[in-house]
Amino acid sequence: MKIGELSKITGVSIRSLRYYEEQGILIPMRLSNGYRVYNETAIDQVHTIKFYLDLGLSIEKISGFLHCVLKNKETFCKEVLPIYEQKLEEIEKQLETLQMIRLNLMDRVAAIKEEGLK
Amino acid sequence: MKIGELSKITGVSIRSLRYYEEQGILIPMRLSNGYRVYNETAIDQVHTIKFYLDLGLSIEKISGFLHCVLKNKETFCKEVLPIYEQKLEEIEKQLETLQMIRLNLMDRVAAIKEEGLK
DNA sequence: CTTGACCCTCACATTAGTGTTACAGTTTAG
DNA sequence: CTAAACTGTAACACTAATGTGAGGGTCAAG
Repeated sequence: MKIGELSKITGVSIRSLRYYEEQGILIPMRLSNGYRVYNETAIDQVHTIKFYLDLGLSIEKISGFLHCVLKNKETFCKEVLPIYEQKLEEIEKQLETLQMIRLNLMDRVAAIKEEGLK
Repeated sequence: MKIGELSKITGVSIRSLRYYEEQGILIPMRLSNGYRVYNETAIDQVHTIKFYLDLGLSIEKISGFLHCVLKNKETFCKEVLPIYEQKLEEIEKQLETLQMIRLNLMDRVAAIKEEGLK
């Protein structure tokens, strides 16, 4: 199939599909006119990429294990665990920061509202 | 004082102080040679700016109420409350997203580790 | 007078994926 | 044959604050 069809099926924009190729994680064949041709497995592949992107992983990280998880169960790919753990750590730091900011903001909102009552 | 001194006192880089000027939230006088001169109150002002930046507010937002909070108690400035509330909402959305991702990641880490035990 | 420590402006780089636009070739349906 | 719909590449835009570097004045001490 050509890029437009793959885009419609997967919901991923043509621009992004081209970008995935540029980043080396989704390489299509080419027709003699230069058009990209994707086979059926590309659909799954795009869904897989999307799934990992939604987990907050960068394309660079994804490219490190995509090849493996496309052929095996994820649990088989030893590259995945450290990346998950690193991402988890990062996210937990972000959560901490955001929660602190949240408390600060709530304090100040409360202070303002209280002051308004006087 | 000149920019280097203000930078040392406040811990904010010279680059950032110049940026604050560009954004209109910290305007110094100029010497005849073009050098920026800041008065003593600039120190407090920079600390205030830093405080709001650390709350996750953008310079644009800050510029909307900085003038007021520098002259009055924060609780007096009616522009502040809606900005805080909006930011709070935004942060709570981010927290939700991150927490979902975190749970997903933890699930997958657990699955991989479990599989490894077999 | 020179050296070094300041200061100036201007402007590109950073993150990261996607949107958008310009310009151009190809295919397909009418 | 032509217009519409597709495809191609290339390149800039975006967010936002800060880092960095080039190229060049200014000033104080020795």
